[in-house]
Amino acid sequence: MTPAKSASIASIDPIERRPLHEAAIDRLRELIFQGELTPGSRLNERLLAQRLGISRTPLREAFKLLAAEGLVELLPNRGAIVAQLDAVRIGETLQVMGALEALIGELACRQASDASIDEVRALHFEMRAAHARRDLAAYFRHNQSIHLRLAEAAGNAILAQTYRQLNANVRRVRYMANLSAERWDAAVREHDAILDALSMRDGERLKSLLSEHLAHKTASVLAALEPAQAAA
Amino acid sequence: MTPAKSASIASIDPIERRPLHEAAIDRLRELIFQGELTPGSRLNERLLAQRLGISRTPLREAFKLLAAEGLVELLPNRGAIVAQLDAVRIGETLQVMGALEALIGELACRQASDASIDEVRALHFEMRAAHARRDLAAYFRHNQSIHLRLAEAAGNAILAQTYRQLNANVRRVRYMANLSAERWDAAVREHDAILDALSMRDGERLKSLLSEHLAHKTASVLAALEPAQAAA
DNA sequence: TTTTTGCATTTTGCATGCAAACATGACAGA
DNA sequence: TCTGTCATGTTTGCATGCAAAATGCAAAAA
Repeated sequence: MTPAKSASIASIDPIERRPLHEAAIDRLRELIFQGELTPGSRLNERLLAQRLGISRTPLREAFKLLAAEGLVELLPNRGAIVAQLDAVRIGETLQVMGALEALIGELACRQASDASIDEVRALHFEMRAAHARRDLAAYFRHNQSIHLRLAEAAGNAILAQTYRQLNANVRRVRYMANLSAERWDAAVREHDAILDALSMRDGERLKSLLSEHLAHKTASVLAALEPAQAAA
Repeated sequence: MTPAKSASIASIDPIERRPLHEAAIDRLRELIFQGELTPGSRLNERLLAQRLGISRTPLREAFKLLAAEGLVELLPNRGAIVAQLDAVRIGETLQVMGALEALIGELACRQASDASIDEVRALHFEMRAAHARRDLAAYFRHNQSIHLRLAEAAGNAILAQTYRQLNANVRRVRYMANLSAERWDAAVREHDAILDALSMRDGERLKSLLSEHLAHKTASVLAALEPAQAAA
């Protein structure tokens, strides 16, 4: 193994060979996030399988896994529907995420590598750029990335995975659409403080900043959800 | 609808009709907990399906769901095996459970109904009875029930579900087998204090008691795991 | 009119079949 | 003796078929 060869080997990605049910999950998840599959809409097996170009078997596996994630609801003998956005459920989810963020803040400050903090910083400035451009979609994306990276930076894989899964349920709520300019600016300032605390590895401060940030987010999310509930 | 008729209709339970994949999950979970399916052992589809008296299709669905729970590992194109008990993974899981227990303690004291606290109390004394009899298996069972009931008493369904799922991974470690008598007695005293704090609805104290209790449990679990890791 | 019943159609849940991937082991060549 | 190749049987991944359940609707009964 010459240095040249091992270098080239290292750069080779394994040939992708994903199971169909995983591909189906990714596609469905994306469709649900994008809102192309709306809450409550029925997921006809035959039709969807045909559209995705797969058979019903891997699609049914995808349904069941998405149900475990909370994105889909299974009605016995009556198929699957896109899970409803229930305010109580989402509120509970945010509360659990709060508990996890407390741990994330603590661990990230204690254990994150400088490199991963730098990565969060980079994302932070991308987010600020999006904010400066008033690009809501890009802001939201980078904002999500920051929180997920932070979860990963804590160095606890189970923590990151649990956080990610809960977050997926909240992410469906498009709470940013009617966010006031003031609230948006305030959120950015909160993020400045969060990055600062992380940079200084001040766990206690990061913890309380994240808690406060989440409280505001919870208010926005539930506000975006209540009228929908009332209308339904 | 006469009163007599609606009363008789109301008393009728729906006929139970569970999907086969769910039944399979329950059976496999039980087999994994009981240790009849040991970590790393291969799960042959054809064979297991035959034993369970079902076809491969629902069994494969069960595998994938158990994999999402962390009890089973899927090797692409090479089938499923019972997930290994990895000390790092279990340690991370316990750490996340700690974060959740903090929230559980707080919420349970604030929101639990008196009835659910009474139920925890009842389980507590059943556990003490098992301890008095030195009945390890019964003690373990009641101990598990207490923690799960406490999680439910918090009144947050997502919290309880997340906690339950993480707990399932830890529960596989049979850490009680070589628990010293002193440690066992100490654990019972900790539980006395936990029940007391819950009864008085002292959230802060419950939180710190649960944290301390979990720290000891973590030590026991990891101690039970390390030699196994070294031997392997 | 309103409710109930029966029937045709659709859809799900599960079993089974088939091709591709993998495991095993014998054998040839170094 | 060791390494690599190939043949063979096994196992998985997916597609498809079939029976049971659910749905929709029209006709009959209240």
